[in-house]
Amino acid sequence: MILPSNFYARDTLTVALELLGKKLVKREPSSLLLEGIIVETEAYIGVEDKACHARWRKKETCFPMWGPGGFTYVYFTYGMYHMLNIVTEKAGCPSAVLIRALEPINGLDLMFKNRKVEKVHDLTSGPGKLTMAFGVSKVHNNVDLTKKGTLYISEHSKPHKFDVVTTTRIGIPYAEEYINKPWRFYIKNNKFVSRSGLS
DNA sequence: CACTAGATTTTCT
DNA sequence: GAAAATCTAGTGG
Repeated sequence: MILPSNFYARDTLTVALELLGKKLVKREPSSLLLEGIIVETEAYIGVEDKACHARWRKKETCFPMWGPGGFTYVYFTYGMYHMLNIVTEKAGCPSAVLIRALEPINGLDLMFKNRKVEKVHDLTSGPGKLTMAFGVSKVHNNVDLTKKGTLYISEHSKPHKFDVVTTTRIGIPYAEEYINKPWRFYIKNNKFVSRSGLS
């Protein structure tokens, strides 16, 4: 059920695409499981990519990206938001997939408590929102997702077919020619995709 | 629904 | 000191 390390040790765009529809699980101290389906991802690939942290962050800050695939890289930005990334490829190839949105399927009560919002739609429909709902922070940096610990990713127990939309990444106006790379993927017509909530 | 401004703090282009 | 892989609340149509 849990995705093995060879799932992550591949081309980043392939992993970003195939992570759609997979299930992110966080186990609370109380044994409660928070679960959500990944519905939106973005790829950040190597030191060439001007939007990728590996290009300009110090290695001490983004060290998980330089390690092997299947680990998390959690980054804190805008003074108040955490971003959850999944490291891909082999050790030495700094690349990762940013999880931008989830469709919550279990543990909704706790997510509402964490987020203090009224609508299910606002729970996890953005990279900063989902980390708040799941209670993900720097503590979860460099966590092994292939082991059944507090955080892992598995196949969806009830997979269904969906169409994938490929588009450009968001929030990286400084990335010059990399702004227009089609490295963002999301599930078509899914209500939880950020900035595209069709009624 | 579209657009704008303000929040808030880690990190160093 | 400036910028940052964002969000929310506010205004106006």
